[in-house]
Parts: sequence; C-alpha cells; structure tokens
Amino acid sequence: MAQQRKSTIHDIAQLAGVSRATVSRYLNGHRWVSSESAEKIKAAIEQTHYVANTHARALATGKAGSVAFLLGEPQKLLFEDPNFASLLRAVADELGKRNTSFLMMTTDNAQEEQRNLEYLQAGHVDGVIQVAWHQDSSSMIRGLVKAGIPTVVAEHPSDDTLPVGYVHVEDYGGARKAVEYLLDHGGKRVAMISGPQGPSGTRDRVRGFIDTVTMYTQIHQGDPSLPVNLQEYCDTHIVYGDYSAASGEECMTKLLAQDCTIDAVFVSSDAMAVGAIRALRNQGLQIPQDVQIIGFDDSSAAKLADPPLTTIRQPFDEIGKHLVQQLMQIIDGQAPVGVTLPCELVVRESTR
Amino acid sequence: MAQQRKSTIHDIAQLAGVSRATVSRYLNGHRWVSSESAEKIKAAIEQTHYVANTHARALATGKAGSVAFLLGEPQKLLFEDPNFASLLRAVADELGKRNTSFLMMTTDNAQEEQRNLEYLQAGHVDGVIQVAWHQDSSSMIRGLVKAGIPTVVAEHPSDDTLPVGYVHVEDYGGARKAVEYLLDHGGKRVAMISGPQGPSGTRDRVRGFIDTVTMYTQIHQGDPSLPVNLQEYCDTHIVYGDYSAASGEECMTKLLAQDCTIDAVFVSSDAMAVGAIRALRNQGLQIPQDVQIIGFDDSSAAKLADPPLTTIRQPFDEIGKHLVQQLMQIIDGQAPVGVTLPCELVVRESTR
DNA sequence: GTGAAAGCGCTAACAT
DNA sequence: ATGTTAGCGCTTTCAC
Repeated sequence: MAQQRKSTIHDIAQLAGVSRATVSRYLNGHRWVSSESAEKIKAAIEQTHYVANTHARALATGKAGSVAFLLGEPQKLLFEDPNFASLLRAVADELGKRNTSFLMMTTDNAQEEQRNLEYLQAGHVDGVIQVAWHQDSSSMIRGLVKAGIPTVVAEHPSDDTLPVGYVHVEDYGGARKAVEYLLDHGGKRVAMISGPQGPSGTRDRVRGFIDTVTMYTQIHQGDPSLPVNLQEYCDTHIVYGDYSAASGEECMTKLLAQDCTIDAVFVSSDAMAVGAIRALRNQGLQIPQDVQIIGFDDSSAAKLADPPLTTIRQPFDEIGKHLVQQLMQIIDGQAPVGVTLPCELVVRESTR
Repeated sequence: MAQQRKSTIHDIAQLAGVSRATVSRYLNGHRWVSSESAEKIKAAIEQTHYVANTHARALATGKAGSVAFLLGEPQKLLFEDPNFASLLRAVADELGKRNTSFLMMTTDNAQEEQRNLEYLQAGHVDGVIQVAWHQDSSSMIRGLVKAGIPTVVAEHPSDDTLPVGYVHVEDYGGARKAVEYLLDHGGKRVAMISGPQGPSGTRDRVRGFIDTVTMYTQIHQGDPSLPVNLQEYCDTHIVYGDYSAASGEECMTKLLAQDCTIDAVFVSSDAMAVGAIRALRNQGLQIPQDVQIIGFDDSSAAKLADPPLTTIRQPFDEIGKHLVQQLMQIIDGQAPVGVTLPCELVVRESTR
C-alpha cells in the first residue's frame, strides 16, 4: 500500500522537457505557452495523473482555494432542521463547479466563536458562508468583518450596514402570501407560530403577518368574526418557537389555550407545523376542516406530513448559488450586496 | 476593512526575542523550550492573535491536517436521509476535538469518482471517511486503496479483505432484535422492507430476518398461522426499497397486494417506515392494532411519526467517534480494523 | 514564449 | 535549550 510518491510540477516539467514556470503558466492562465509545449505538458500530466498540491499553491498565492461553511447553531437543532442539509447541498454543488473546496465548522458558544475566528483568520480559507437561523449571529459577523474576512450570510443580518453579502428569501413577502391565502380561504381567526426572536427573518415574517391581518381587517370592517382590538390580538396570537417540531406542538397548545376559536395558523417552519398538527389533533381538531395550516420551507417534512403541508417554498438551490456567487465576488474585491429571492406558495392539503 | 497583515511565526519570534525554530517547537511538542522562552512566546502569540498557517505547515510536514468526508450517493437521497446529517455532525465534532478540519465531497457518478480520486491523491487530505449507504462503493474504495489513501468506511464493505478501516452497527443483530420483538409480541406473518441491494448491511439485515423467522417457525411448529414453505415465504415477503419514504410506501403496497394477512413488518429505515404506514392506512389498516411496525435508525422521523416508531437505534455519535479514531490510527500507520457497534431497540408506539 | 531565481510560512535536521 | 539552514511545491517577477 505504499503511497506512491506524488508527482510534482517538477516531474511534469522534466517529462515535458520544459521549465517549471512554463508548466505553472499552463496550469493557470494557459497563456504564453506555445501550443507545442502545451501538448507535451498535457501528455505528461495525463500520464502521471498529476494534480497540483493545494497547500503549496495556497502558500505561494496567498489564496486558499477554499471557503468555510460556518454553522452558528446550537448542536441539537442541526438534527431537526432539514434546511441545513438542503442548503449545504446547494452550496457544496455550486462550490464544486468552481472547484473550490469547503470546510464545515459549527459555532455553539462564544468560546467556540473565538476559536473559529482565530482559525479563520489564519488564512485557511478565502471567505466564509455563515448560517445562523436560530439565533442572532451579529457578534460572529462583526468578528469576521473586523478580521477582514470576506463573508456572506444566509439571512438578512440584523445590522445590514455591515459590509457582508447576504442572500435570503423575502420573509415579509412570504408571510404575506401565506396569511393572505389563509384569509382568502375562509380563515378569520388566524394565528402565527414564529421562529425564535433574534434573527431578522423572524421580525420580517411577523411584520408580514401583522400587516396582512391589519389590512384584511380594515377592508372587511363589518365582519364580526374578525378581531376587534388588533394590537391585543397580535400580542396573544403570535408565539415564538425554535423551529423544532416539539416547540411547534408547545406553541400550538399555548395558542389554543388562549383562544379556541383559532381557525388558521401560519407556522414559520414545516417542522413546527408538524408539531402544531399534533397539538391540534390532541384537541380533536381536524386539519384542514377545523383549522387550516401553512408551513414554511417546503422541506421534505412538508410532503411527508399528514396531511401534506401547504407551505412557502424556500428555493435553497438558488440561495446556495447566490451565496457562492456573492462570496466569490467579494473575494475578488467587489463590494458586498444583499440578494433577496422570491418565495412561492405550494398548495397541498393542510388548507382548504 | 483592509485585511490586516497576518502575523507569521517570524513576527512571534521577533516579538519574543527567540528564533523561529523555538517558536515552532513551542507550537508543536512544547519540548526543549525553556519555560522562560515559552512565557515570552505565549505572550507574543496572545498579543498578536497569531495562528499558524495550515498551508505552510502542510507543505512543510507533508501532512494536510484535514480529512475528507466523502459521500458516495445519488444527490436526491441526501435530502431524504437524516442519517447523513447525524453522522456528519458526529464526525465533525470528533474531528474538531482533534482540531483536524474536514472537507465534504460528494460522488454521484463514475466521472466524479475519478475527479475526486485525483483531487484526493493530490495530498489535500490525510485520509478519507467514506459513506455510501445506498449503493455499492467498492470501486471508489478500491481506488482509494490503490492510491494509498488512508480510508475508513461507514459500513461493512462488501469486500472486507480490502485494507480499509470500517465501522458499522451489527446489522444482523439489529434485524434479529427487531424481528424477535415483533414475533414475541404477537406477530405471525411478518414481512420485511429492506434497503437497496448492494451495500452489505442490507444482506446482513435480510439474513437476520430470515434466520429469526426460521428459528421461530421451528420452535412453534404446531402453529397453523405461521408460514409453511419458508423459502417461498421469504421470497415474497422481503422487498427492497431505497430508504426513502416514497419507496417505503411503494414496498408496503406491493407487500399487501401479495399477502393481506401480514400483521407485522420490519422496515430498514424510519423514513421507509413512515411511507409504509401511509400505505397501510390507505388500506384502512391500523398501527399497531392491525399491523405492527419497527423501523431502523431512530432518526428524528421516528419520534415525529404518527404513531411514534419503535425502531432500532443507530448510535451515530459512537459511529462517528470510532470512524475518526480509526482513521487517525490508520494515518499513523496502524493496520486498519473493523469495528462493529451494538444497536438497541427503542420501543415506542408502532408496536403492541 | 520561456527559464532562473526568489520566496510564500512553516518544520526538521543539524550544529552548537 | 536554541539558532542556522535547507527545503516542502508552487507562483511570479524579471530577464532573455
């Protein structure tokens, strides 16, 4: 099993009868290499299965040729949230096309945050893709910015004056689409189970919910089944979970205890929606006959759920693609921008 | 946001008033460094937030300080199979403790296999953790072996004469535990929905199923509700899915079409079990009253399912830990071994 | 178009 | 216990 000595650029140069510099030029720009030399080099490479050593290249260029996928999440949630896998896949794909490798890191607490920051500063990677859907990540982002590390964030950062790129779906718009659908399909007493407070996506979705309900109530002023004191209504009909199924169940139970006339609920993740359904069933309520429900994400859980969930689809392929694209541009010195992607309502059987 | 020049070992040496070699010694073994110098170096490092550049180190040592997590899977299954996430997490954790970074690669087809192999041969990583639960990966493993890359595999390789380490759960034993439980709790006509043919875990579980049924039938010879022609019974009562919920539904439907007296089924993944439940319900069958069901994995889906699934738990934390441990030992030159972990029956509500 | 030479940041003999 | 020196494999001026 002796690891055969890996061939180096030197071997190729010798084999092709040219200098190492020429091989290097061939490897990169392909410019200023005579087609004759190019042929010989090509042959030598094929013959030896030569592949350049990244570490040497990184050392020489000061570029790592890799990026970090940084998860700022409490560990247990990684299991519950299928969206991570979806995004990870999309990002891995896109990175693969640019043959940039990536390494994954998770940040659980302030201490790890510091450790990771130091690691990243050491120049192991050219940039980082930061994901933190469950908790506020602004301190990490600030650290990255301070360290001068090109960064993109997979959400709308709470502080969007920070020079980092970001891409996210239109949380506000998505919430509006969901709530409008519920209202248009007979919902009168609609509640919301939101994600955790902290990430700004939560705020935007909550705003979307409130605005939509407000607008609808104004238009249909006469309707006695609609809420009267809107302020108070929203205070009691919006509860905050942690995106897990368990918390969805909890939240729904709480909601029902406060108001048993709820007939529709917009839930900020499919996983929580599954939990909510369980709570609803526990009270003998039927979906969608008694209460309609709309989730968020269109994760695999949405299709598997019983009944299959109407939900707001997050286009993770697109998100991943833009994330990588953005990051590469920032690494190339361009100014970071924010990208907001539309999201789409997928109608299944949890609504009427 | 100018990236402040990263401090190098040289800076530290100067700051501490020692030579670079001494700093290097401090950084690594900590040996042959006077406590006096050590103090000064430590101070300098803290002051500058110095972290060694991995690429330089890798170049100098010939060790990469990182490993590859290699997924040999068709892309779509990555979404469906929560076990990947579980294992990934465990591995990431364990690697983190040894502060070894890792990069993730996926291999979808023969072409990518070649590409990845070349990449890995280039010395980017010290070793490979290979996962391929849904399809046979022996050609990739052979390639890895041929290239002399230290490798561990997260399953029982079909060809276990290959010099790679592996760790997996006792598939045979797990299947036996499940089927025995079913039989002991009133199951008479038990069927099996297996994973895809190819990976050897499938074979072992199928064997566990057959052996258990055979043994039980021999012991209870008189019982008229037990199968008569065992050979034929197994041929028709074992079907092969692809671990996805959809395939579980399909398989169950097929099974029911052949024999509507089935009263228990052992399913080789929780996801498929969820699909199977759906198929059962479509026929108006109740779980666990009419038919009992046991899954495999104890993934999050098992808890979320309705009813919550009795299942065989795979200890992914342990698996990840052993995988990394094994790999490190192989990298250090030890001969690879196989590790088989026990798995445990978790009783929930899909059985009586 | 091509080669010589310097150097990226680090480690590892070797000498002291 | 510490410093000196020579690379690791590659890129990149700078001459030619």
